[in-house]
Amino acid sequence: MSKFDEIMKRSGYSRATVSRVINHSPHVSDEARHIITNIMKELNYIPNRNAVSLSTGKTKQIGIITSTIDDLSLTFMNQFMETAMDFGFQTIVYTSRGNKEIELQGFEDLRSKRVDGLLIVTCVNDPRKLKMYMEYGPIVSWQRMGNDEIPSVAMDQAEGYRLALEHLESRGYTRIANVFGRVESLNTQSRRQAYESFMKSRGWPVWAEAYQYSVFSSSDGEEAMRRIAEGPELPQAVLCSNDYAAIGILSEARKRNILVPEQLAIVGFDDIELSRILGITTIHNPIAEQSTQAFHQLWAVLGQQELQTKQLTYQLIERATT
Amino acid sequence: MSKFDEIMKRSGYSRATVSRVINHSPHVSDEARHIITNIMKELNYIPNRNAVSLSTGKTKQIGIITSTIDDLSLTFMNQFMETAMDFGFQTIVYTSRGNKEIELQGFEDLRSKRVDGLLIVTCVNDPRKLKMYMEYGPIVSWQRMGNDEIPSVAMDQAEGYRLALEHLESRGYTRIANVFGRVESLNTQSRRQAYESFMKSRGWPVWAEAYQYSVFSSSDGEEAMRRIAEGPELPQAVLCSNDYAAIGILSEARKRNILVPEQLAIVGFDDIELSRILGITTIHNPIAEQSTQAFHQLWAVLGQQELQTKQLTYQLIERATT
DNA sequence: TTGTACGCGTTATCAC
DNA sequence: GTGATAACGCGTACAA
Repeated sequence: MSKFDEIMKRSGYSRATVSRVINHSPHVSDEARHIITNIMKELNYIPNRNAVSLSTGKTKQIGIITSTIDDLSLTFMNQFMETAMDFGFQTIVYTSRGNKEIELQGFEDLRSKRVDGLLIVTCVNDPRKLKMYMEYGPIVSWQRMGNDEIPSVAMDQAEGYRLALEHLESRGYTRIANVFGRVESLNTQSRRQAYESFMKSRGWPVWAEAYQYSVFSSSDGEEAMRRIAEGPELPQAVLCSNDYAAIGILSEARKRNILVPEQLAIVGFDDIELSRILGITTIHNPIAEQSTQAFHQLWAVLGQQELQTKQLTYQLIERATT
Repeated sequence: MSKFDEIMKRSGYSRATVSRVINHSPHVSDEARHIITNIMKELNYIPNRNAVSLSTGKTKQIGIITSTIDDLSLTFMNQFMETAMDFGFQTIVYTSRGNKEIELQGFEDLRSKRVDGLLIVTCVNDPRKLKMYMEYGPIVSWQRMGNDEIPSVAMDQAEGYRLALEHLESRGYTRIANVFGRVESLNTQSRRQAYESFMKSRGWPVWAEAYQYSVFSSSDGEEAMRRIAEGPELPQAVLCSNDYAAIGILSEARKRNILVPEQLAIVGFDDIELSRILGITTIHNPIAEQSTQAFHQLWAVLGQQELQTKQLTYQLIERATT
């Protein structure tokens, strides 16, 4: 006999009344509540979540899809998990490592009702394929998914990139190299476009030969710096895909005795903790705020309650590398 | 009507046979299997996890308790999650941020059968209080819990510390400062003891006045370096609580134009990716391997199957800071 | 305010 | 190999 039944038996009350006390329904007499509550404590009772979930159809769990957990996505995820917890939700992280099958399991878990909703941080499956899962529960993405099939909380990075460009302009740098992330990502497209239209507007040459792609980590940054140093001409400044890349570039530049920022200015992106420590000029990306908005969007469906959203902006953080 | 019932109806087979096909039981005729499988595909059927969990009493979910997610614990957790996934387990992370109530919720979720087992990365509640939860499912810890009430996969860090000390000895450094983590942690105790007995064995002075505690992050490291620099006498070498602290110390030392390692040698601990990039001498800590062993210990109970464990060792990684 | 009766979707134990 | 039937632990219309 389950503890629930034991409570019924000992208290003499029905299943419904016991359930009401458990769920803090107001429609219970003080006496009943008192008696049942006491027995619950005696028995050290705690509801079985699976039974509750089966009955209600809700698990109060949200899945987080990500291909890999780097510090950046971690910032986003941490904030999300905290917000979710404030609303009574636990989170399950699906780290696909770029494996489509594994990633898909997260989506299947939405179908199988293991989770009530999904947050996509980064994903590798085709959005068109993923779209069909939206009928099983709310899905929101950080990464922009294209075509707005799946809603995204990402900001257009062109805006942030322009801040960096204007800053470099004010410093008098015109020969600017770009180090990007994924070639085909929407963010890269935005940034590249921002760079090119900015340069054209100033009448400066667009340095497309110097574009580098797939630079994510500090190691990637080191390698990128090697290519830059071995190129025909050193740029005056480098715009980096993110702060990690900037760290690698800075580190490798120092090894080669290239003075920063005298010979080479460096601008990161995102404004992680380490870039403060290492004194890297960067663009502050309001990641935590985007994360909160991501949960709010899910909550709009799960809690059937709209929450206000505020407009977010990038910000230039001036430090020692420019 | 549920899809399960729909399958029963359309196929003409009973609930039991349908269940057998779903679970790949061998005791089904090829014909039945064929028919039922086809209908399942037609209906795009997927089992409801809550129903399965309620019936079996297992969720195939494991909780991970941690007070905060830094890069180090992330390494451990990532490896654990991957191993768990290989065994068909999902993980739920409980980030307590040092809040005992929140942390306790993870343990309560073991009671309520939301998770089948628990991994403790770091925890703030009293182990004596936590011990009682072991009756609800297997628990294993990374952090040493004292008294071995809850099993731990941690290694004695004294061994690693000695490697660092011997290395410093070979370099001729005898005036050695120590920067520790939590004052009362078993790791700190081990390290302090390793240092003191090593110094005594060599007949060198134990520099206890220079002990610093609660140094975890790079920021903490920066501050620690400030205190060191402003102290009466600069040490020849610093042993750090971890690589992050080492980064902060290195960074701050450079700002103060203290030559590393000529004026000050630095040894980190753990061997994270960044310490390779930044050229920090450190002690390699086989974290991923410990993580795998942690899951294996849980699996010994959950899968009722013992897995072999191998002895793990620390290793000195010599780089530019010594 | 309380109780009855049923539903949630699946597994498990028996028989046959 | 197959099929009733119970069990898992709880929520919830609906009626009283």
